[in-house]
Amino acid sequence: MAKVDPSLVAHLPLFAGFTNEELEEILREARSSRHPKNSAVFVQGEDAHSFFLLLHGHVRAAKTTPTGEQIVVRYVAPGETFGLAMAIGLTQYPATATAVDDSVVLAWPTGAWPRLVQKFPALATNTLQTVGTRLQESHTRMLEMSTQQVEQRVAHALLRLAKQSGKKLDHGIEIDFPISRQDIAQMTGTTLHTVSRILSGWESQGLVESGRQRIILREPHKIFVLAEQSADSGSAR
Amino acid sequence: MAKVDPSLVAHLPLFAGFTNEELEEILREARSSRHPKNSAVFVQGEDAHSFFLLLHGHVRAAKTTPTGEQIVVRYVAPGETFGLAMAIGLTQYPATATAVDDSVVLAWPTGAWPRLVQKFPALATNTLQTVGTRLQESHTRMLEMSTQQVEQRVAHALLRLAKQSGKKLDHGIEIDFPISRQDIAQMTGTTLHTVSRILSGWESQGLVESGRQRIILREPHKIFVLAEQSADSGSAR
DNA sequence: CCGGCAATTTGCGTTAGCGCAAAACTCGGC
DNA sequence: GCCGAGTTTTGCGCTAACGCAAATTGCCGG
Repeated sequence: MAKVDPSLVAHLPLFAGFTNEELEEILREARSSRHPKNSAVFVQGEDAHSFFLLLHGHVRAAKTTPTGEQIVVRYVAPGETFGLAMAIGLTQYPATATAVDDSVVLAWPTGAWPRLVQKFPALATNTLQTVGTRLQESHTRMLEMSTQQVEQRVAHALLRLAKQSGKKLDHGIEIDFPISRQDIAQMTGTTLHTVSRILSGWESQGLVESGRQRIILREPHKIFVLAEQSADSGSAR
Repeated sequence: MAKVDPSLVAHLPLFAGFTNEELEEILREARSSRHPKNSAVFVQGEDAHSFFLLLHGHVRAAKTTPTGEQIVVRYVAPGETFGLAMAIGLTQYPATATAVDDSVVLAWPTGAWPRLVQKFPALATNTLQTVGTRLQESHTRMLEMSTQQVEQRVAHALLRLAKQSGKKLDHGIEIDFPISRQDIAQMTGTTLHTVSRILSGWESQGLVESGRQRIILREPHKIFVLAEQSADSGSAR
């Protein structure tokens, strides 16, 4: 619940072009809270009482069908917003947000949004950009799911995670939060079994090193090549 | 190039809450143009010179991979905006827009957007809502592609098209623009062969009636049931 | 009215990846 | 240091859907 230093968030896309005074006014309306690993920040279907900015940790946004199948919509990294339901005209959260690591978030009550946007129109245009970017990413994932085989999709998913939340090592890049085979399966539209087989294969070729909820890309470039190469012996769909 | 009557567009979500005077000012900056069937309004990768509002006809937005595979991102119906690249921070179109019927569009030069938004902040919030809605739809499609079989996905796709652009008939609903098996395949992540087989099956059961680039849902309710039913004998992914 | 092209249909062999099952491993907690 | 739950690995059979090929149909333009 401590006050947040404006200088800590001034560089974020959401707040591009804001003065420190304006930021303070905006931040005054927010409450920060901690969420221990594996706890839900909000649940799909729940009333959208707040929208959020992730300060520390990592949050998984997942969508569930009535019959219980899930997909991981995205992983939220520090500095990113999530739970923007009301900004896009929803009254309930369309997905469940779960902290995959001990996390700290900043939460604004839904009711503050119209007021803030009215006073600071740049909030709307900035948010429009980030939502637009997410829409692009979503289309790209759809394209991959339609046209690529599982191995390529997994490669792309890992490269994206490495880019977003990779920790550089002496030799390789480590995904900087706990992620299971099941999670990757739900990001790529396959099963944990298939992901496990693929990673085992890569591991024996020295491309990755992995363990329980932990993945290190040892040969990012080779994985990149894998991701790009279309399944030979096939033609365009 | 004729002037557009504000009252014709006042009811659109994009212009919610605008007065006739404001609308006239906004419309003054736009040019209308005709696009014959099968001509491109803009091409993926091209410089985003304009953004658009569809007045008449239907436009298909499709994304292509470097290797030539395509997916249909969406069909644009009259009253909807498209080509919003710049609003979301892109300088080039991320997809190709093709008129599938003789179409009339309203086009604003990209440069007008910042000015319009600055003067009419509601444009940004309205656009944020529509982009947000599209993001939801995109996530829903991803969920379907991950968890459902082809037949269910095709059923969902047709129901969506019927809802958006369906013409009510005495007995059934007709998709009100030319659409091929190939198009449906590219909406659902499958092949035209599989779509053809599925539609043939449905036709022999009297669920649909279809021909060259033409589909009529004769039993929308039964198709709805088909769409919802999970492949039995299976379990959650 | 006819020719030709594009869309559609359908058959058939192939296979990537699923689904199920069981074993092995890891780690946190007691 | 041991126990137990959750995660990962791996084997095996199966099938939904693809990929290829060929025939058929419907439509537009001349």
